[in-house]
Amino acid sequence: MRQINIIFGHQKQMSFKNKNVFYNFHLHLKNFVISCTNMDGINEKFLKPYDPKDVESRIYSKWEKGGFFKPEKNLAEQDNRPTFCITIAPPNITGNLHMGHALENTTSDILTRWHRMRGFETLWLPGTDHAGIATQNAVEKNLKKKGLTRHNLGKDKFLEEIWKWKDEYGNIILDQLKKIGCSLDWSRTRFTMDDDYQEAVKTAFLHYQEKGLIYQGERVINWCIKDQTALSDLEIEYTEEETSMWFIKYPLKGGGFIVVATTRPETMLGDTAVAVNPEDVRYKKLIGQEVVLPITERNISIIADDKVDKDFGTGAVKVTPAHSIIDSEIAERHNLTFLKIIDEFGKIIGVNNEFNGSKIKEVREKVLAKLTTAGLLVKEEKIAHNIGKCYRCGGIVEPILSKQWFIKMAPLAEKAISAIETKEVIYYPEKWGRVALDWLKNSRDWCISRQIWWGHKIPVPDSNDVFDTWFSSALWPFAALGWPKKTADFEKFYPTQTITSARDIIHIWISRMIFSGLEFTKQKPFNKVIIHATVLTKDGKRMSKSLGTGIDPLELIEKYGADALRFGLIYQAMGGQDIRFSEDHIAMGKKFCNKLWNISRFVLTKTGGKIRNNDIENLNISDNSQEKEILSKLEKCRENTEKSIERSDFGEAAHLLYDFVWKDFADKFIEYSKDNDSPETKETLAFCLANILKILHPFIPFITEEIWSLAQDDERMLIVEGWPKGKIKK
RNA sequence: GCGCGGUUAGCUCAGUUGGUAGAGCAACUCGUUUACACCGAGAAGGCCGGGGGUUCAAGUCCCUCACCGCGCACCA
Repeated sequence: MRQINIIFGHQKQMSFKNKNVFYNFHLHLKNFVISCTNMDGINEKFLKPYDPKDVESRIYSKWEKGGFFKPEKNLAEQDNRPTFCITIAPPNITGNLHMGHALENTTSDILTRWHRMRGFETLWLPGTDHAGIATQNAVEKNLKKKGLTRHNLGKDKFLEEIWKWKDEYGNIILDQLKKIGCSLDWSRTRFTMDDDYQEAVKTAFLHYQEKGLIYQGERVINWCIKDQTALSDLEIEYTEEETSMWFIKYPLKGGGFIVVATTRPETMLGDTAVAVNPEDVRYKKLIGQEVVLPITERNISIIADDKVDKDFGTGAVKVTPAHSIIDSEIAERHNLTFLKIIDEFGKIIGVNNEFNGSKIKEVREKVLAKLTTAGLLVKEEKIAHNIGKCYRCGGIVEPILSKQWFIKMAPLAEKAISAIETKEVIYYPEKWGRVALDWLKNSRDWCISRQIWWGHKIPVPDSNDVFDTWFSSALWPFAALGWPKKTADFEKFYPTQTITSARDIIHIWISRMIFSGLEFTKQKPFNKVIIHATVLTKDGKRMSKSLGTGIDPLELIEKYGADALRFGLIYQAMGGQDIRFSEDHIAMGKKFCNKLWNISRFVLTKTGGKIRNNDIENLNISDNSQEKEILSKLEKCRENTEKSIERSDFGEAAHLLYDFVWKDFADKFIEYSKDNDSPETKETLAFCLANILKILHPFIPFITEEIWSLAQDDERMLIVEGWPKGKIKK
């Protein structure tokens, strides 16, 4: 039997197999020297460079078939093990994997694998979010290509279309997570619109209602003109644009004027007061007087409210209670009339025939023209101004008076505040806890009703509304485990240990999970919140598919392998600092994998193809030796890696591992071993390699598992090997 | 307006409690018989954003300014 491998290019290497003995020839082209290494006993795969493509899918399906992602099969021989549970941040069913997901889920996978190896009964639960507005918009866009709208179809048919979409595209992102090596228990996959999840949402609402925390009211809310739905405060994104500020004279009834400044002159049609700061000496004597509102000629009064900033504009504010959240609060304090003059389509209503039915912009022009004619327009100034836009469609958001459902936030926020302040829930990095507190301490009541079709129906008669998608997401850690039923999983795994998330959903999701958990289960939903770095482009800009600045993690996997992507990403994510993503680091990850591959090949040629998997106590190593030193460094590396993971400093752990494996082990000890062929040295090489594979496994699971399988007779997979716990006698 | 980051080698970033500035990538010089050229050995590269202060000693602590980025609020 004979096999010849000739590898051209950099390798300049040729191998052949004869009588089950492998020889590895190095052909040096310059001087035609031929060398030979005895590769006796070593698996023939080591004759080739490491090829992730050949390995990754094969290894992943071996893990999956072995059932190792299921907590029941992690380490079957032990009973009463501590549990470790993470519920994934469920990606939207509209999405595709981006670099943020890759980093986030690599982080969770490192934690999951680490705990699994340390003997915890470990569950990382996967799932997806129905993502109300986002999904509805995506499906509508799809229909538009066929010339259809959701209104053509009608509600039932449209919802059918969305379910079809979900079946077709909803799991794409989960499949992509498999390519990264995520060890999620797929048998427990949840969706936020599952039947029993819908029950959980209903239960939550009824609970709030019984407690008197729910109310329906006509209040000023953020309304997306395009999506035709209410939004919560957190669903608005502001962009700075240049606009004008107009200074307008309002005639005083007793003669003279008060000048107000506004960026939205058309809303004066709905003014029901002018407000000034009570301490403002310029206006003190005017408080209580009446002005004749230009154009509509209504009499409105001048009131005092300390929310008015003396130094902004003229210090006198026109109050439009129905179309400004701040004005509505002033109006409530002063019992002012709410005059709704803008409807859900962004058109003027209820004023007079001249303006009714016209768009806001047109009315603005008309109002300004009238004011100019009347000599009431003092001046126009250019200012930078923040315009509120819908976070899903980017459309203009108008504050309008609308009948919606709300949850009282104060009593709920209080619970979350106390959990964060007492460190029952800990944030990594710590600063995000303070950010969460700031919001919780200042949040307004939560508008939970949405006028879209896709979502959980609000369980009251006559309501066509659905819940804010985040209302259901807020229940995720416990509803995904079966709550409100007392399922075995809920009993066993709740409260969970960790949640990993991006910083932009700290308030909209994380804070709401904390108070929901405390409210419904009387327990915090997780101990730790890990806020991972934001992955930016090399220029420090946001990665965005639409801007063309996104980098597809799957392309990087194709090019460098999943382990390289994982290691390179984690290596860059130091202390949660933003990452200016550089592909160089992924290339570094690949080189590191290659180095590990070659280290393994070397060690295995020295040890007859197998490595030891025993406790360090069994090694008989003399004092003050090179062996003693590398073993001590290995021990230190393991300890420090553990500390770094505990602190959620995964980047630091990656640096430690890199330095130990490459500099200490390869450059020093392996070089030393070439001149020292003692049994002691060989034993140490094998021992170090076995432990290196274990410690690296949570970070680069595929290659370590592959090497393990080639170097052990034991069929047992590395994924369920015990984490090394050997101690060196000093 | 309030708050939070960042500013260290050409690039991307480390730098623990103050004690002679580090890595990867790039560039430079050597090196191919014996794991790996996806490698090894070596050298080079820095007023640690500016200014002030504390200290025997400051990249590190304090003050201040500048620039970049982000969050919250305002957005009348």
